[in-house]
Amino acid sequence: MSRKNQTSELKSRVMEVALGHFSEVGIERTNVSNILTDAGCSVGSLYHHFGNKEGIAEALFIDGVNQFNFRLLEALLPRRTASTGIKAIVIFCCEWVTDQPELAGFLLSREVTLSDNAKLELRKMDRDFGQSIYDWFVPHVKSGALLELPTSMYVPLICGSTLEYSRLWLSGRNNRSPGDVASILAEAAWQSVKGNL
Amino acid sequence: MSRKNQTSELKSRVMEVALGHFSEVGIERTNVSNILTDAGCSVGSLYHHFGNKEGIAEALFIDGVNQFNFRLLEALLPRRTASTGIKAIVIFCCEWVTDQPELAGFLLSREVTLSDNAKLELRKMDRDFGQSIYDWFVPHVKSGALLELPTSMYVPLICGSTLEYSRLWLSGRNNRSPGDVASILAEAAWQSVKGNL
DNA sequence: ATAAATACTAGAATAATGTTCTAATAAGTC
DNA sequence: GACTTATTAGAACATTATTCTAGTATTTAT
Repeated sequence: MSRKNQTSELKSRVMEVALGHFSEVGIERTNVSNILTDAGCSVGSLYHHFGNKEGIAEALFIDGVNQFNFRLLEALLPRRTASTGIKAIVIFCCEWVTDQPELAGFLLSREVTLSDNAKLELRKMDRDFGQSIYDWFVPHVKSGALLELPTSMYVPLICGSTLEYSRLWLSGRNNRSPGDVASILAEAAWQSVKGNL
Repeated sequence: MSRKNQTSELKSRVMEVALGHFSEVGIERTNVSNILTDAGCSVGSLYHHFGNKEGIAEALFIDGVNQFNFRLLEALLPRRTASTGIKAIVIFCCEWVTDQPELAGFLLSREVTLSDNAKLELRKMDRDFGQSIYDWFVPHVKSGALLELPTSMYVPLICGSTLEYSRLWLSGRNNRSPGDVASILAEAAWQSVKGNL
């Protein structure tokens, strides 16, 4: 095997193992040494590739957001009406959380404190994503199908309930998964942002 | 000064100082030694009173939830209609977050990992609180003024958007405080749980 | 094909920091 | 006033993330 492959395999092995530990006991309480043994990695390699423990978390975070954004766009962009679009967003979130609870819990936990570098990278990624989302929204707001609101309010209004429900489910405090109640959450989100026309 | 007073003053001084550090850099990244010097407390005293660093966080958390619950009931219970009650909850949350951003940010950060003891205490507190809330809701659900939903969905639907918006604001990513947009959030919450009658 | 440069691995040593422990002190109680 | 208990103090300790130096393998350039 080429070095490139070996390396990227080691990195993903570390990340996979780390995600397991992080989502089980949190970043702070997972020992680097546990990650090392579980992933079959040496101290030197780990710090060479990730810089420090937070570096692993950052890599996981950025990967996760990337994957989420990409798939969300796939779910949203084909929708032609405001109603189906908004509901598609919510339903997608519900399914995504239900399908990969570990990653979702990690992203929602807000444990990661991003370095300035990571923040920049994330902002760069978010720019394209945000623009695509924006472009989808504009005509529906203009037509009056969606309420006209301060930009920063759309995400909370559309996804807030779902995210809050997801956190509750991920913490083990209720049985029904977000996927099970997706249609209720979708309808509620739609009611809260639909326009008066 | 009596010892009791001295002690409780020391404890609240430690908690106040700790909250400042926690909300600025998170629990993990605040040094115990910084808390000690800033609060004028010795290692022995701190560990005598709080057990460990997490113990301070737990105490802050429990205090905060208690205060929040108590005041929320004051805002909700006098309301006679479903609409005014739901909106009162949301508006109260917005104001509470806006008025004490440090404490709110700390509670919303989900950084605290509660010990089994603290979980028990919290559950005990939540029982009375939950019952009062429940009693307020029942008649409105029965009358059809509120949607009938799985119990665990009311909090996310009513408060989810507000909490998500609050997190955004607390992280410094928008100008308008929750208090500034409370009426929008309240109306949205109401739209998402109002019944069909 | 060989040499030079680079990327990567290894693990012992280090440093930072949360926590324990023993002794001393002060307050409350009988 | 003696005794018990709660509290304070800070040096010693233990844990654990990280650094550092040296060595090895892989790629690149000539």
